[in-house]
Amino acid sequence: MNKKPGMPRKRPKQARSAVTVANILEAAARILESEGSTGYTTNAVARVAGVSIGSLYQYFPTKEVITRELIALSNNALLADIQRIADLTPPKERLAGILDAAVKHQLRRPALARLLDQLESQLPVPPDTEARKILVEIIRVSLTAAGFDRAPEVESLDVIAITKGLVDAAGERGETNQELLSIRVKRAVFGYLRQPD
Amino acid sequence: MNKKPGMPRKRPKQARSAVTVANILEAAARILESEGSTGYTTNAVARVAGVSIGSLYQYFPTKEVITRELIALSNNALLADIQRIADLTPPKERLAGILDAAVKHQLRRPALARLLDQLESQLPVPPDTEARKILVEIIRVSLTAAGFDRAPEVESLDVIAITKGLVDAAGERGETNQELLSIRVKRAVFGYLRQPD
Amino acid sequence: MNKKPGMPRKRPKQARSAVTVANILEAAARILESEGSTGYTTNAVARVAGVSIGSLYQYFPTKEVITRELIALSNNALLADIQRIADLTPPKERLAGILDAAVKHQLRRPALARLLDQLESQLPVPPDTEARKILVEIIRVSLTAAGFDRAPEVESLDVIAITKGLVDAAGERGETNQELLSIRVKRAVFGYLRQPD
Amino acid sequence: MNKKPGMPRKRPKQARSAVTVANILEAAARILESEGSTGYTTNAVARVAGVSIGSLYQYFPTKEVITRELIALSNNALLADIQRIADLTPPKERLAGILDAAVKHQLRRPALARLLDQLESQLPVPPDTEARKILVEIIRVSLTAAGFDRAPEVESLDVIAITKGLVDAAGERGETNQELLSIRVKRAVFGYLRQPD
DNA sequence: TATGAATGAGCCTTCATTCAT
DNA sequence: AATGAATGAAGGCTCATTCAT
Repeated sequence: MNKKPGMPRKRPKQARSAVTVANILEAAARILESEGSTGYTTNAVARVAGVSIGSLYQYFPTKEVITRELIALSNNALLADIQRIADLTPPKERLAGILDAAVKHQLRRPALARLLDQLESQLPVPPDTEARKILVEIIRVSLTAAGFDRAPEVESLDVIAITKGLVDAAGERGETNQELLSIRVKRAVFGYLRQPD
Repeated sequence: MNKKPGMPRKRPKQARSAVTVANILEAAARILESEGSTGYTTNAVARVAGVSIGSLYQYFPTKEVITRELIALSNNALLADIQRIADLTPPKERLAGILDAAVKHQLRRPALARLLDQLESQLPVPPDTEARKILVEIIRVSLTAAGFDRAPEVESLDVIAITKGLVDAAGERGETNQELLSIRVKRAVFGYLRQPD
Repeated sequence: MNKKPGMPRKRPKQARSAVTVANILEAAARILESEGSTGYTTNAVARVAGVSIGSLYQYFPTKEVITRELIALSNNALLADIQRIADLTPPKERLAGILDAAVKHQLRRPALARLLDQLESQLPVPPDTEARKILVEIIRVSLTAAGFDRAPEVESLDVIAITKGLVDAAGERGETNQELLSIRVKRAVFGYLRQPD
Repeated sequence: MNKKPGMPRKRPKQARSAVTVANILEAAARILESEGSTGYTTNAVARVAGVSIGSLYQYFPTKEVITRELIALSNNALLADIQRIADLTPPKERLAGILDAAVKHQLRRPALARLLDQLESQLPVPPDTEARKILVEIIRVSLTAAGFDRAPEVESLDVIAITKGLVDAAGERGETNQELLSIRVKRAVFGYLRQPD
């Protein structure tokens, strides 16, 4: 009936429901971190969440919806951080602040972040691109504000790509020092931006 | 007995079988490109390869082995290209040549390349890292040869990460112009390398 | 995780499931009787049990576990009978009573009994020998109690072997008269025990 | 076409063929001994026999035929031994001689003997009972010749059953001392025969 | 005639999802 | 609303047998 990709089946209206939803999502996240996509089973999620499989399906009509929520949660958290920084930092330091935030974000749960990226790319219908568009836009504006106005459209995408590349690779080899990684990410991004053609 | 991850079950002794093996691998690649991991089924691979499922299993004892073979093939092709360039190009232009080769490689079958990366990260036992080590080593040497001797170990990894980040992102959004992408990758990499701390 | 040979996956908590488990085991038994090992398929068992294949696997993680359970059930039933008789019968008649029980047991479902023996000998890991040990011990004690103390260890094994030999052969040729068979088994066993070297 | 149970596809007419047939049968026997029914595969048999699978099927139209040949071979060997003994031994010692021969036979390749019994019982169509009938007849005659004329028909079957029971059990627990086993078998058989009702 | 590549029915098992209680 | 038993499509893989070379 309403089996198309979509929002969670019901919006939690009571405190208990909100908790249940949160439990389910956190359980999914933990499973992904500990077992990878292999162990990511609706039954496993329900079990770890301390909920019956029936209840799980009362809140999420589809496994895919759980995945989408997880992705959205992660994206929104990052976006909020970045948004806040963009609002509070003077133009010239803004990009650096954003990069710091991105590194910090990805390093919180590196395995999870990588897996969510994978799952996202496997979704039949690419998810709500809204968050992504906003992110790109914030970067673009920050670039311009900092005087990098050579080709902000492309460069904002590249900045994201470079950052993701470095951060993912770091996560994969278990690097966890935020400081050092942050420095190198900034070097790569600003190097790219300042480099003449 | 011989069920450990490893090489194909049977080394083709007749022309016919060599063709079959090639067909199977190509079929697997095509399915990954067209359907993604979802459609990547041994039965589907066999069907697309124009082979019976039994034949497939005569050459590959496990689906995982097909995946590994696909990964190895891709890695080796890239490595061969890079190796050749490293041997033929003067030190100062070497890194640029390698980057060009990498971009070219990834752009040949962008979707496939990305999926293989994913599948590789999902393998129970990480595959033969030999190829990767050689790649890193070649980059490291090229860095030193070009005078980038600040921290070759880390920087060689970062060069790879930056390149992969940019190239994957390009592939994801369907960018196919090798020229333009190559330029930006080089800008990113050399920018990173030249940027003072 | 819990994939080692062992007990059923889930202890039935509701009446419904207890019935389902029983149905599955009885279905397995019936199939073995009517089709032999050839038709003994998890799908067939599920079908005959009037259960979906998924349900079957909710209670038995492996086909092997079904087999083990079947064997254990049969062994335990026999053992219980024998135990009871051993407890209630005066020493001199004890062995005869046990032999009667054994004949009766094997003749209830002769084909099944024979197939379970076969399946048992094919199990990768020989099953819980506990039941067998108890059986041997009971026989041994009964022998001694009846004054057969020549070599109780060996003779108890031989008593079992003789009985099984006769009973299996009878089952194979369709002999079903418990009385007659019982008499001959006792003749064989007591003849063996009384015969001088 | 002629896919019904039957004789080997072609009677070996040349020395080479006879050797091949023998190789195949011996390979089958060895596999059964070393791997049990699990490893008993036509391809495995061919490999161990040093013959291509195609050749195997040239001599045996069906796996079942291989099994039948194996069973027949074993039966005939035993029968020949027994026949010879029956012909050479005076009536009163005849039965004892036969039992010795039976024990000896079963102890030559105990695992194989047991597996062949199993396979025989699994055959869709019970095999050529000729050998069995002759065996029973020989025993029956020996019984009568030795003065055991209470009920030779039934007793001959029971003698066989008792012997098989003891010998199989011995084989299963690894007993290999022919002497000792032979003594116990004779004790059981003669005990049974001499025991009054 | 020998070879071995090819075939495909069928087996065991998983897991997203439904539904009776 | 919660529970968890039940469902069944689908996937990986085996092995007896066939057939082109």
